Amino acid sequence: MRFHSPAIQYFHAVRRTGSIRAAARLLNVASSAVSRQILKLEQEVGSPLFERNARGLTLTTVGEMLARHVMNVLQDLDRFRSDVASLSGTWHGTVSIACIESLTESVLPDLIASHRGRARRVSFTTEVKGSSDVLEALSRGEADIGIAMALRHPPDLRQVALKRFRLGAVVAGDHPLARGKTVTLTQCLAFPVIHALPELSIYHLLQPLIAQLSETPEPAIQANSIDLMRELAARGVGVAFQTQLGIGRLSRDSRLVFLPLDNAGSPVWSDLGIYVRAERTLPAYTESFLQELVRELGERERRENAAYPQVAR
Amino acid sequence: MRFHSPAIQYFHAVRRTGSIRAAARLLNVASSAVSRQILKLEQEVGSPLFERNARGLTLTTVGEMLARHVMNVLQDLDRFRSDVASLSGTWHGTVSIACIESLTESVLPDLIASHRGRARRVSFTTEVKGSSDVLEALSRGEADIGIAMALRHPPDLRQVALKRFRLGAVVAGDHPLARGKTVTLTQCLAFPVIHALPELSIYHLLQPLIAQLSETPEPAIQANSIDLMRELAARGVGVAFQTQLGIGRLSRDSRLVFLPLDNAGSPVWSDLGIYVRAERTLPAYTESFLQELVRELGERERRENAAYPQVAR
DNA sequence: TATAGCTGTTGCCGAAACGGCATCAACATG
DNA sequence: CATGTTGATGCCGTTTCGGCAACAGCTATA
Repeated sequence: MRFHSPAIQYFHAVRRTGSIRAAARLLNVASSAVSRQILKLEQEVGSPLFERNARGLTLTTVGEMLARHVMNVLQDLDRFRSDVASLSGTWHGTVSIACIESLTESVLPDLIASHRGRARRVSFTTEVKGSSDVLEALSRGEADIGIAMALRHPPDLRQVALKRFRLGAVVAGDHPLARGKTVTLTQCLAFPVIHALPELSIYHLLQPLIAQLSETPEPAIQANSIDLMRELAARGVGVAFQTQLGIGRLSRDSRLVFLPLDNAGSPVWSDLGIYVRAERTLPAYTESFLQELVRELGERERRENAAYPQVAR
Repeated sequence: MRFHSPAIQYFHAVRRTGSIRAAARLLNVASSAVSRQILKLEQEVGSPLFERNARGLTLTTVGEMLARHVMNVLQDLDRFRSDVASLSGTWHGTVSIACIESLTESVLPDLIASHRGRARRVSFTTEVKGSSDVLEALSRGEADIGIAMALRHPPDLRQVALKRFRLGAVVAGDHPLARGKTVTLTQCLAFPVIHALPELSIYHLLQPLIAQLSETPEPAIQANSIDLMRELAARGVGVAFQTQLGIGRLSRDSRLVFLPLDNAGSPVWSDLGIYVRAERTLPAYTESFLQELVRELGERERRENAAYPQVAR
């Protein structure tokens, strides 16, 4: 089912690989064929699409415009294919997800497992990145669904849902703080703290609050892995900060305790956004999974708010 | 700039004309070429796209799916072209509008004239239809912007804006009713009435109300042209019904008087919707005109509500 | 500084795709 | 039944495409 000019797919491959020869290898054709199609495209558009650097090709402004068009075409072709397939009863394809680390502990594995149980023919590709990288991957068409901290998102993305979860302190079960129900930042800073590095968005949530306190904190550990921070907290090394999303299983063992953070009487929220490319209609199987994802995150948000009642948003 | 497989454009032409030979004439190619491209497409999709009737071709279900994809591709190609053009300072293209008759008296001509004054290179195509035909033309990709009574719209359309205007009676300046400020349906039915035929949406707005009154109305005139109805009212033939949008110039001559309709103490609203295809990004020049259109209709809605104050929606 | 390895481009040539012409059978209309 | 129109097909010249090999330009390494 390849009724689009080869030039389209060649251009797409060159854009992704940044090189004509690499694209040719990817497409199993001669590099000369790819080169010629690109030259022909540039001639028809009337403007160069790539800047030829000595070490590969970079998109020009016009090239980026064409890339956007080509992405729209290829993604919509994908949707068309899935529509035709689902008409004849077949229901298969690959859902590609880019998300931040908080989801990997329980939300995503639970969802994917349950979805695969019902729709065996749907495959998944997931890539864990930082929040801004998630949005970028989405923009570049390298993922279908993105889950990231709800920062300002570029206009070519659409925020499908926005769920907020309470940021809290995570400590071992025998930690002194574990006796309380909630905890303030000042209380935490009395103990060794496991800080997030700036590449994690938790850093940007907490740093302004810590700066306000202007206390000299205890010598602390810094890390860029939520997983690592959690495991450190479980070993009693110190107090880590994150949402409850990431500590589902461990807290069930009561090795870890989650204590909602209290900042001058009000909770500290961590906003999670679900994103898709705006100029796009998702294939049916992707849309279906997206609905489940939104529902599940909404459910967790609801459950958590019930567990730690507080003034609502 | 034709970097899409000829099959795409041939298919599009065949879908629009409903005939291979007609499409061939339209494209200035031999009919055999068109026929073969369609056959090739069907072979690659793995399913027939058209039903061959003796007198032309009709889309199958799969064919309609492909039509949707092809429309997305071609419309997005248009947008890409306009993006490239606007990059080099050129700003031209054609805005295609489908709308109901109410707009033709002043809203649309005013807007188009003023827009053309500023952007000389933008052309316009406008087609006046019934409300449901407007939506259908939009769905089929025969227009970029649709203005129609806000009925339930198909999911492939997006309602950009919803403006409501008061339905009123339109009578000549020397009509007995013209002395009042507003008017009830019962008052109107005491005089000869110019009724809208069912093909006009005014019919569907008024019919339920008239049915409630269950009075035997005066022998009336029926028409399917808002223009004609207005001119009849201006000649004192009877009472016509429409929104104030359509009587701008004539009422300035005080040949016509607009009297907001009062139904059991509350106004009768006529909802006007502005629509575009959902799966689509508009070219810059079309988007620009769309913004002006929404702004202008919002302005008229505001002015009118100020002129005839009433409980807001 | 010479060499090896990479890049994109180009000339040449066979293969595949495309389009035009004439023709066919099927069907509708008069 | 005759006529006109429909889409499909065989034949053939033209165009396009892709593979091979060679080229110039550049970088990194020895």
